Amino acid sequence: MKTKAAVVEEFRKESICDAAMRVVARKGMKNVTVQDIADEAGVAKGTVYIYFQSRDEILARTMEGATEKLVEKLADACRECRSFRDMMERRVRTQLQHFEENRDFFRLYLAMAEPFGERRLKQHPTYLTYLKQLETIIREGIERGDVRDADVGRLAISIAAVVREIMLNRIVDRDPPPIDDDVRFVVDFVMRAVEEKQ
Amino acid sequence: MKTKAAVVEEFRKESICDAAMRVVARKGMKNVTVQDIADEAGVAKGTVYIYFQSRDEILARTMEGATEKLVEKLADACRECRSFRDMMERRVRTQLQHFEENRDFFRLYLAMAEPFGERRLKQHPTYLTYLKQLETIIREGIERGDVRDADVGRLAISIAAVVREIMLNRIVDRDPPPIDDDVRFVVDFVMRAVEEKQ
DNA sequence: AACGTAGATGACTGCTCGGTCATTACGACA
DNA sequence: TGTCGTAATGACCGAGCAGTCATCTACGTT
Repeated sequence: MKTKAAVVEEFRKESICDAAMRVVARKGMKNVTVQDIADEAGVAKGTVYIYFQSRDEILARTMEGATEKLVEKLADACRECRSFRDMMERRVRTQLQHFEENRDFFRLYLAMAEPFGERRLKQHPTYLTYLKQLETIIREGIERGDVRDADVGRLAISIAAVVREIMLNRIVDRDPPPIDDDVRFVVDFVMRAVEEKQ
Repeated sequence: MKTKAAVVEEFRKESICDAAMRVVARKGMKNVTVQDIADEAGVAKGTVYIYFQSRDEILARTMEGATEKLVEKLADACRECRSFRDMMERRVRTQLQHFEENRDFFRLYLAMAEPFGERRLKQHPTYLTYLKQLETIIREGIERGDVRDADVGRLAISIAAVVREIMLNRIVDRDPPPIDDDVRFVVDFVMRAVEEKQ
């Protein structure tokens, strides 16, 4: 059983990460100070350092927590889909919706791409999980005959790129088109690209 | 005729921008100090401030100069192509090659995506030019019957996203596949996605 | 109610960096 | 070769921030 202290600790850590997410969403990763996070969380700066070693640790933990949720959600979304098209449809809609409902998270996601060099989004473990999911689905699609036989890795990153870009556009747009329009466009685009020409 | 002073000024500015590009390539945009740039250019920090108003001005100018070149190159590349497929083929190859030959520039390009929020790559004037080019080509394709009739804006950003992602992968890879493989994949992927199903 | 302690606080320190400017080096010209 | 004006220099300043720690607070225990 969890001790009272452990519960409090968990709660504090989560508050701080939540605060960090909101603040990063507003100011970007590089521009966020520990003071900002502390203020947003309603605690003193020193308190933050009780629960985290460093600014970097706060940010890393925040990323981790936030992206894990989405990846799980996506895995759930298409657990019982039977065709590649269904999967794409569900995944894309889930993803767009998730970002829609949670612009803070989206901005955090963008900010994740900021750290320079080899540590970028590309290398982020959760992004890799995301890609792996996609690759598995593609591979199943190939076996099932839904998807043409092509390089799975390249297909996955290309599809991920299209989804991300459309999503980005939705968020930047002052008033984006109905979500269904974008879902339809993406699924259509992707399906044409991956289906065997008949 | 240019005065001697003007020539010197031009030369200095260019040296400083070149230096900035190399340093940004190594350390990322946010982590580069004016001192770094000055050192790389082999001048004192004060000198930099003779030719530029501020750190931001240096970086903005550096971006501008670097990306203009690529966009021109791309415009040239497909000036006399007759089909959409030819255009894509030429553009993609040119783009991948350009980044291949010039990793510094590539890293600069990545770094451009760093500034947070509305000022991102998306909003960068040169990126917009790039998108406009692509949109024009797509529109011509539609008129010609090469390309199915779909939302031109979405098509353009999707295609741009795929090209960028494949390119990114090439650079991150320790030893990337032959350039032709990637060109073929991208052109194939895109053509399937945009062609009318027959 | 008195006490002890874990937990919270925020002033403080040391450091980094953008930008300035008094001083110096250089080269053109007489 | 000496003089003068312009370009270059780098020590310096002030702002901002990560991380520390002496002090305080509030709550559980007796």
